[in-house]
Amino acid sequence: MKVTKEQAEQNRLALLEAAAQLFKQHGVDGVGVADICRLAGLTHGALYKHFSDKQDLAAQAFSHAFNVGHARASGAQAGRAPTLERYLRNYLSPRVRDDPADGCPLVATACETGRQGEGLSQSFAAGFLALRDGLAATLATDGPTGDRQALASVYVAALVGAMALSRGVAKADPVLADEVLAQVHAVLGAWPAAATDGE
Amino acid sequence: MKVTKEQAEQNRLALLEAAAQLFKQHGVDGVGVADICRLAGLTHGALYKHFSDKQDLAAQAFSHAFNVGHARASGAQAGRAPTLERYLRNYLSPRVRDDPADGCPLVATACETGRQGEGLSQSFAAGFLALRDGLAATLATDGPTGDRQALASVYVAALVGAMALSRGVAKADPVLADEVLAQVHAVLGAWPAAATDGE
DNA sequence: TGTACATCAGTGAACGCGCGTTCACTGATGTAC
DNA sequence: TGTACATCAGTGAACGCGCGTTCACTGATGTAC
Repeated sequence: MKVTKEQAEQNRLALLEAAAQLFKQHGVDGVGVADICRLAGLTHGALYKHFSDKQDLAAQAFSHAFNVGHARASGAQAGRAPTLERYLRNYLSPRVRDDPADGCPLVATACETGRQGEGLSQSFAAGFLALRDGLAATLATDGPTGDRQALASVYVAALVGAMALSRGVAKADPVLADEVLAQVHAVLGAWPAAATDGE
Repeated sequence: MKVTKEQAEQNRLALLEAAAQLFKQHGVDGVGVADICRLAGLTHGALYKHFSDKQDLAAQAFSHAFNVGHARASGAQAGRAPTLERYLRNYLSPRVRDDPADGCPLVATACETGRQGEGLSQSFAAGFLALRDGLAATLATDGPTGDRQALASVYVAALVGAMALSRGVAKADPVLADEVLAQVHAVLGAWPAAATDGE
């Protein structure tokens, strides 16, 4: 049965939301399209009216999730740029570690993006650049190499890596998992680059 | 048909090697047990004479791959401890990025370990601790928080994160992928903690 | 050393199941007149 | 505004396929005598 344009667009968004949540929780390879459609309240056939295939859905869901999260994180009060401390708190929280669906898609899909299609890689690269730029703007000084962008790359890498490591060890050693997040938070917040940070 | 004890042990190692290689390339969820057994030169039934299930194989293959790689990286000449620069070169090389089978299992499975069983998480945690200790021993000074272990955690997180990010953007933007590795290499090698490094 | 036989690593057919994708069909929407 | 009808988002059965695991069987190994 046909459906109003507004309803169709709403269904498309529901598919994106459901896909983003499940992909972040279980990985692209760990979720079936039927699960996604069920969570969105549709049957699996409908998916192919909005997306060409699972890879296309993954790429668009990544962009959607990143943009939503980025807007929420960096613009609670519009125009007020977030501080470095705010980035560290958002990224390195144990709550987010234990609930990947709430976290950044950059962390959730970092290791498997290389194994997926080029579309997802493009969304991933755009997300990385946006996060790196956002972080660079919060840094008080240039890094040891006199290159603020390079320093921001290190910060993004450390944030993503710390969360991935924390999640990886969590089942075997929850104490270590918390320790890693706390250590990286403390060190990244205390570097000279952050010393003159306003907050 | 039965087989000599030596042959059986050799087959077990072949399964571990094949599993490590394929898991690193395609992820645990991205490889079938039949593929692993085929690469090891056996049929899929044989696997269950050596490992209780796929999760058990994943956990043991991780430990095997990590120990082999760690020994090779840190002990080419036995007793000679590797320098920080050596760690950076090993971990952040574009060659390893393009051939995950040759790389560290910590990077390859970081993001998906949280979704797998507790056995893999235990192997993963042991690998993380070993790498963190190895790196801590190469650092010339404590970090800004006066805690050398915390600084080593940041280094491991940055190495793992940088490689994951580089692999993620590689398909969409190969130049950016190389840039990230070079930037992280430069910054981590130039921190005060590395300033008095011997090499 | 020679023989009889229990052991068990490896084989390959079979299991039930879920995968991604296709497609003929449905029927409310939205448009042309 | 009222009517006829083309559009197309959504449905659900069906496709071929590969998944992880089980199990009856094979036959060389390795041991007990």
